Amino acid sequence: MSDLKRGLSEAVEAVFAELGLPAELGRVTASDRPDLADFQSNGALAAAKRVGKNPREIATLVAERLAGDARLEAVEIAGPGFINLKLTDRSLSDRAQAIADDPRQGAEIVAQPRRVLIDFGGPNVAKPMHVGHLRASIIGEAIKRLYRFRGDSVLGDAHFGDWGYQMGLLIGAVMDERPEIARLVDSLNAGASEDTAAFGAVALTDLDRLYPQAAAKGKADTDYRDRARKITAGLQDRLPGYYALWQRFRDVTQVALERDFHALGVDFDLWKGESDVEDLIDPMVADLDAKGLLVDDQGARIIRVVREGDKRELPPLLVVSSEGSAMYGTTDLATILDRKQTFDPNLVIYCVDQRQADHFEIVFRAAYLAGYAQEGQLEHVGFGTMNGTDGKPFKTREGGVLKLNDMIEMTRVKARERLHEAGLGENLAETEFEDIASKVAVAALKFADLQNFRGTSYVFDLDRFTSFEGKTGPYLLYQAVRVKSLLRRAADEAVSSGPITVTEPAERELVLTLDAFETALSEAYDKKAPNAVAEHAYRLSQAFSKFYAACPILQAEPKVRSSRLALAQTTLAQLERALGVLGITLPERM
RNA sequence: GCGCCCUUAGCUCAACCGGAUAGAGCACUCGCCUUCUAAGCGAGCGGUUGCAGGUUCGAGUCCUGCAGGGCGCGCCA
Repeated sequence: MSDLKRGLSEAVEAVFAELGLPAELGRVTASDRPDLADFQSNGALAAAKRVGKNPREIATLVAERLAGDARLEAVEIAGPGFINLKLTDRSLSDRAQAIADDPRQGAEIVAQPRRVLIDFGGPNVAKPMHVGHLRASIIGEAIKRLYRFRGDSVLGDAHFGDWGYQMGLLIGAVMDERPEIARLVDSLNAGASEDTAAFGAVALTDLDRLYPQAAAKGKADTDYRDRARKITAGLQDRLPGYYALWQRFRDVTQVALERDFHALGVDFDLWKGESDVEDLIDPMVADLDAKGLLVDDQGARIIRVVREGDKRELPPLLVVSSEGSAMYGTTDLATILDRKQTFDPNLVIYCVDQRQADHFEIVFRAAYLAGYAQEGQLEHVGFGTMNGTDGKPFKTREGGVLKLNDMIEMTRVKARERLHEAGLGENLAETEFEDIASKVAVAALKFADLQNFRGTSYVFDLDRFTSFEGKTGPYLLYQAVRVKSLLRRAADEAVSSGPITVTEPAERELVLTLDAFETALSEAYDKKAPNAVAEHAYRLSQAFSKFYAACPILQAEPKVRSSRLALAQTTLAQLERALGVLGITLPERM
């Protein structure tokens, strides 16, 4: 059973077609005036324009033909020609029952499932994640879950930054600091077979500490830089010592990063790194050359990507630098090729900072020219920055970059405070309380991010995000947990749910909100905009809260009680599902 | 210099291929707990959607110009 909006759209569209008007104009939307109607169609206005008739006249003809529809209690014309539709309690009850019985809570599956790969997160070897990774992770995870829920085959790929010059820098730095490791590396490089267990002593904290130093030194000191480049070349040639040490870097970083991501409710199907496409680069360059796409320019080899009608000249893709090395765009192009060969995605979504927009445009155009993807199969889904209260990208009080871990811990501390303030969870075991605090913290961070359209930047305000009042993650958890508590009580009292019968205004509103789930999901899906789902979750909570305040459940007479209990169960199921799509999980109690 | 994005209530943000009276939250005022979690609900206050034009029966939404802010612009990623 489709949602009410679509069902009504089909009916009104059919009437438009009967009248010889473009059917698609009959589209029905939720009413802008809930005091007047449940749904509306503005099609008569648009149709009038096209056929040069009076819109009210058309609306009247449409209304007459709709009058027989059993779902409708009233069809009214308002203003210049709006068609207002009001549903019978009966049809709302039926729809509520259908949602209640639906394991997908009223959500549909896309007509044509696709293979979709989502590239997000963007972690790098040796670098702990900082706040800049927060949005990529939160938004990417939500889009991944959304697409998967809608029925696509989805892979999330962390696209690990694990290759290149910075690896050479890091290997050199570690060898300088640890003579025993330097000796082992040299020995392995010379062909000896030795136990590499000693590499286990290298921890992420070492890498994090050494990398900035090495990077700075490489900039200032030519000899140091040359050495790092040499090591990089050696790594690319798979010298055993460098390679084994590099593998340690990669492993130790990935374990730590996966733990951090997991704490945020973010997980990847693939940890494909830049290193994985290394071997594809030479043949790819040859292929690009054979296709006549490569142009020599200032000692480098480039692909020009300008198009007719461009408003400005886009820089070319730099494939091979004048020093003969591959650039990051080259790696991105090879990654597109690799994905085509392994997963053959219909769509690749790059969930990366908006500032990379030009870069992706250039790479995508090159990929289309090379035939590594079809026009439109590659999409950059950019997002704005998370700013401090000064309106600039978020920094610590000292002006440094805040590590993601520290931000999560800060939020968790705040969540504990808030729980204590409210006197919540005091009689719970320590472990459960901690679990709740973590869930509250993650919900606070994620909902604060996802309630905004991804493209706009927003201000980080921990006090606001962790508040239990208002449009926040913690509020939503509270609402959901309140329903769980109600359902537990019902179970204790052996009260069971039954057929849904809608009568009260608050019940009507709740059902109309439940029905809007599909609209929110499809909008979020089409626009890659999880905020539509966040908005729905919040509206659903509000609608339930009104219902909860206006309609006693357990004290009602048996038939009403079982109906309202079913509504509560259905609301919880859909709310949990919506939050699940956003990557927010619920505690049992708080 | 060129290009992209942004500017909506005191603050933080929404707004369904252009539609009725531009919505939420916070803050502020008032009312509601002997009854299912009041972390809640109801009511109120708050707007020339940056400015000026244009298209349209109708513009926050589309077009042009201007102002202010952010970002990007080949050998880092």
